[in-house]
Amino acid sequence: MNLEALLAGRLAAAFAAVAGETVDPVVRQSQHADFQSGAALALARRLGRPPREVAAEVADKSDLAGLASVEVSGPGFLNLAVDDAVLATAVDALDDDRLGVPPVARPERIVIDYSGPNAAKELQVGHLRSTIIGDALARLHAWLGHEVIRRNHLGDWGTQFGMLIEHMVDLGGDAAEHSLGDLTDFYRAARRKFDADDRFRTRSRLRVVALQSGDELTRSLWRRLVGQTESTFMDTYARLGVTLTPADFVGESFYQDQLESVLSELDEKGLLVESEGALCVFPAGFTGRDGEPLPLIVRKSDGGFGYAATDLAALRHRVRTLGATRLLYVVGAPQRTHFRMVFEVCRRAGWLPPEVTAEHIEFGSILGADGKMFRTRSGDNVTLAALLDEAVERASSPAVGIGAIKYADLSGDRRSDYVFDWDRMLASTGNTGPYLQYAYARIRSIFRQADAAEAGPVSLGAPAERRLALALLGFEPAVTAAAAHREPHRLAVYLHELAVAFTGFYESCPILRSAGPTRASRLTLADRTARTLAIGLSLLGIDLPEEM
RNA sequence: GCGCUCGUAGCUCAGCGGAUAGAGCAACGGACUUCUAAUCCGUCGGUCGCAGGUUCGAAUCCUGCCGGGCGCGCCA
Repeated sequence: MNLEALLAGRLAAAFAAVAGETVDPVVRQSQHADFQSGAALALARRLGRPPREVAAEVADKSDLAGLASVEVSGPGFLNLAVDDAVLATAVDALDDDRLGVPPVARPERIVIDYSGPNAAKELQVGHLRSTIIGDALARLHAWLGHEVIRRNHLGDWGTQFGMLIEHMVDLGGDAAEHSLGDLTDFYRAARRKFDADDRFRTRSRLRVVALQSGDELTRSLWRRLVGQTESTFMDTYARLGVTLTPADFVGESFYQDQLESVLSELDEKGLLVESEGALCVFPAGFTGRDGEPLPLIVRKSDGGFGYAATDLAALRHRVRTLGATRLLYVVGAPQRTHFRMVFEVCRRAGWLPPEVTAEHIEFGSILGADGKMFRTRSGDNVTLAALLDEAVERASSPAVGIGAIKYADLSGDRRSDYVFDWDRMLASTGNTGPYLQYAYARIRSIFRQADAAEAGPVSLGAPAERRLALALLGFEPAVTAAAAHREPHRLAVYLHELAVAFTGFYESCPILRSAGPTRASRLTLADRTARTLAIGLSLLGIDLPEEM
């Protein structure tokens, strides 16, 4: 149920009659009424007539019978008050698992690239936002009826693997296996040797060559290393409630045998330019430090392929082979220029046809209390595993602790940086995970004391009941807006508003202590709130405890 | 230097072309023999960085300036 769309549809005819052309009534929520339309103000100028006069004529010609009442207000707004009976019936109808939201008419095949940690390392706080935001977007779009293909673009290839594999060889089979249990230590030990020992460095370089040329022993060690880290990633994803599966792990290594053809196709299109020994594409409109054209380096001067080549291959593969109609890259804002260049090059290469859209879903950084990048006191990166441990400890509940972290991340505009603050995110009041979970837990408590079958038709008496009904009907616009803008916080903020409306209702309208039709109606309102919170938070990837 | 981005209440943030700019925290004052008070109600608090411009109307769009962040060739 989308009241805004319903009202806009009715008003559109009146606007068209007055304007002589199609006018978007821009129906929105308002403090002055249930909804308002400000379209008459803009229209009045075009018609050269007084705004209030235009608004009055639109109101007069509007057929809102059985839906709402309208009046002209202020400089020329149309204030809309939805009939109580309409609200009540609409809330009654929210009893299915989609809350009346139909699947999209034209499903797209959307590849969402998110998380993307480096194999042989642990998941860090630096991966948190991509993982959480990407997963929320995946859930949202899938729920709306799109075909979502998740892609975890692991850093599982590159020169550092020579060093790591050589270190495995040095340790020998069992010791290596054991050592991989702590990847941070394993990586550091390899790094130390690499920095200190010339001979080890030489062996590492040779090992890279062996890996690239497909040496069987080297490959099997590499597979073990990557496999081990993938399983630790899965452990953390499971704790975080992230929907990535091993089948979604398609790392950089997957594209290695496609890089030569990326190069040759670019060459055929005449896009490839040699510069300082490297093979580059110079997309128009990108300049560097001295105003000189900025290159996207496809093949480095040493003959190796860089990350840009892999990104190009991945994009081409996702469109050409996977058949994606939309590509979402959930990657931090600092890589904006890089992605703009990649997209531009792919457009010119014909890999990104006009009907396919590629979007960089950028996000800001997580800051510590000092306003700088979030780190441990000693300046190290914080591992996700440690962060989750602390969350569970502080909240003494996995659902609450981890939900708090995720909600804190998803409740603000993703483009903004935010300060990581345990006290604020775990607060039981305010725009927080625990506040929403608490509202839900209170409803569950009610239904442990009442039979769900007692719920009956909604009738709206008290102002708080009406406010809650209106809030419940705001779900569809919120979900739609969150998906359209790829901004999960639009849904999060809505859910908080719903919880606030519910709490107000809960405080002023006794449910179990009421009787008859009132009790039946209030139980339905509570039930619909619980459903909406449950579905809404599930779309954000946040669990709801039955009790708190 | 060039480019991108952000600057809203003491703090953390919504709002991003419409009516007196909204929440939460903090501060202060109230509400628990009452369905979970992990809550609620009230008060206090803002020249929406500054200056111009466009517009009937600007926190919202444009330009300049100030301040913060990020990016600018072989790392991803």
